[in-house]
Amino acid sequence: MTGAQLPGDLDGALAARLGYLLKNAYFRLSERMTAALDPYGMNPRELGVLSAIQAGGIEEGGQEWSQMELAGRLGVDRTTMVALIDGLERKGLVERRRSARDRRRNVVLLTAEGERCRREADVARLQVEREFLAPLDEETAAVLTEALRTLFAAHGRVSRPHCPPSSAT
Amino acid sequence: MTGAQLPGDLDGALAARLGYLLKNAYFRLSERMTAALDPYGMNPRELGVLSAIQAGGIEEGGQEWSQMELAGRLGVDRTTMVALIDGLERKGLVERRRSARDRRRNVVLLTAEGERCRREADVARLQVEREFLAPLDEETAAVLTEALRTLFAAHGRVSRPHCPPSSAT
DNA sequence: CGCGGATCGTCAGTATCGCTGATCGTCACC
DNA sequence: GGTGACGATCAGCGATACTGACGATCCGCG
Repeated sequence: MTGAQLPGDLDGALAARLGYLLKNAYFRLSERMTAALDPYGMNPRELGVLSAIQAGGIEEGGQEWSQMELAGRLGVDRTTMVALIDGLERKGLVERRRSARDRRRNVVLLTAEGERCRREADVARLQVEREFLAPLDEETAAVLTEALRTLFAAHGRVSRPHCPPSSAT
Repeated sequence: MTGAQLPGDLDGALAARLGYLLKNAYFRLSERMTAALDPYGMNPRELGVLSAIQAGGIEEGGQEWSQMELAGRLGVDRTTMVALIDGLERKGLVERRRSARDRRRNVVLLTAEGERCRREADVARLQVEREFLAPLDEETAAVLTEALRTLFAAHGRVSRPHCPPSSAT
């Protein structure tokens, strides 16, 4: 979070811009999420890491993920993931373990404490999401998230399909 | 734009997270917008400034805005606005003018070139927004933007109404 | 008229963040 | 057994936005 850079006075014309609407929604939610996760000693991104690890752990019975795979899943740089795991490890929430089959890889595991924290924090996350969407009626909220999912599926991958208009200056 | 930090492989569990969905939507749109605006020699934020100036210029017949007011409207810091205007002025799109009534204030005006550029770039912006929403049917797209507007109205202003759960560690 | 507090624009310094490039150990292939 | 590719790590860089200070100006008060 960069902080208070969104005083939110952009009424009128600006509110018509999809970019501003998305940016605001994203930043506002991030603010709240960060605040709500603070008591658990983590931030949204860290919770994301924990969830990704756990998702691997249950999925197809025990898949383990390396730092790089986690980085890929979460969309962060591999070098950023190093620091991220460092922090989580320092807090005792995860554990690095050299993969037996490929000793270059660091398999990242949830500790018992990490799994407990993850579960509790995830409740808080859901709560924040619910509160955030509270101004919308249920139907609308459902359409919103479904629409975002559709957009994600459509634009999710990095792509450079665009040749912007010609008239360069 | 921070760049390629969103490889977009977060299928499954992660796609259920509102934060990731919003972040992705925002970043993807930003990418495209940035690319589309590049030929006009500006970025989304700069177009925002031009639009805000113009919105002031037409609204109630000729309201003029200072750097600070623009900063407030766009949700950027006043010091950031300085550099932003610097850039636009260098490109000849805007003009700083000392306010006659309050010589501390810099009134920012669109040049003829600036207004021309703004209009053209705005067409590109609309085009990008349309393309971005293309995966949704019209009805859904309308609900999405309306929902975002509602959320903006509800959460838009900086507020600290939350006392996150108690169980701090 | 002159003073003091407040506001606006500006700038320099700082903190944060993510990426680039290089290094070290390891694997895989010939 | 040697060579090229890959995973994790680290140092350094560039971008970005904020903090704090400063000069100019306005406003209210005596």
